[in-house]
Amino acid sequence: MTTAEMPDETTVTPGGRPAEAVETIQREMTAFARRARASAGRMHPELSLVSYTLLGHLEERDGCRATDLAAHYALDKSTVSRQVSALERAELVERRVDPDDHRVQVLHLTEAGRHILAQVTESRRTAFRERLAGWPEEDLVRFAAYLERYNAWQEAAPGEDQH
Amino acid sequence: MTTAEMPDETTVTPGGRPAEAVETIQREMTAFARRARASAGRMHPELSLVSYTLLGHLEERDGCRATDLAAHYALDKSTVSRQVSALERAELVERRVDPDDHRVQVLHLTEAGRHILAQVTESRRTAFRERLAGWPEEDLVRFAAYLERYNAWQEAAPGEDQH
DNA sequence: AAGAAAGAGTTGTATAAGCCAACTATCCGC
DNA sequence: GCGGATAGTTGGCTTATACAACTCTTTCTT
Repeated sequence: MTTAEMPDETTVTPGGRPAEAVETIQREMTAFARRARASAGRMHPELSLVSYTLLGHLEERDGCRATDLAAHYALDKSTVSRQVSALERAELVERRVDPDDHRVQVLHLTEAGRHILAQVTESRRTAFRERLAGWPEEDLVRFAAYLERYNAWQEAAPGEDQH
Repeated sequence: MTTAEMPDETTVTPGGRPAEAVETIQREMTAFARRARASAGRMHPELSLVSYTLLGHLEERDGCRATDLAAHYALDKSTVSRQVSALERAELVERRVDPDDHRVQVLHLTEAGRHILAQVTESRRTAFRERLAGWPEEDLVRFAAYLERYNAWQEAAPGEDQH
């Protein structure tokens, strides 16, 4: 399964028309998405891709509400509720009832959660670094900026389901 | 929250160190992957992301075996078998027993399959175009090239499960 | 201030997709 | 023609997700 994997044959060479670039971006992002979950599961059986990103978000924000997670990741609140329950059962996160609003539980990483997150991040980082090893620095920086810009789209535009 | 979302606080500005860029790429690709499947399902209830890519592959290759699909997408053959069954039930693909090897069923798109594939491709294309609407042409082309390069990695490197 | 509306979270139920293992049927090598 | 490999199917299980109905708390309206 190491070979090509494109819905259509066009390859955008630098200088291709923008229409082609849009097609390529669509195709490549889709190709990536299709695989990511499967390989992530195989890499880190202890932490699904979703759990990993939820923990990551918690670390980044230093705690947040389940509702925030749901909104941010376009997941149903019930889904988040169950994911969080699992993470709590595994003692990777803890809930603290917000003293100002008793409806709210603020979620925080536990020490164990922080630890596992760091481990998984490290091993993912290794894989990414390997993958990006041959890239010139300038390209890395630009690629990173493009991805951020792409992913930020939804947050600017109102409502409509992204991608 | 269009900006940072990083395990550590660094924001890659053009000129940032490559280590930071690698983190960002990892994070953003992951974020994308997490979302894609869910939103794809909501966009095209009639055709899951997997089904879509299977149909796409069939069109691209002008027919192939279930085993090829499984190998290509790193899916279990049972998963492919059931997906194909569903697609056949929906009359989007048909099976033709290979006259030279009666174990083999060569899968082909039906007219309906071709038609739906075209429709979904078109609507996905529209969404992508919208999303990328404000981008300067040059950036689109470069982004596309980066994605191709990123996804092509596996093809050069031997074996190991990518990403 | 009382009742209505909105918000946060949980639980019940259903579906989809995936894996593994066991199975059938065919083919290939000798 | 027998034994091993290959193609595909099926049964059983798990996980991730959505939607809907529900509880509890807060906020808004009059």
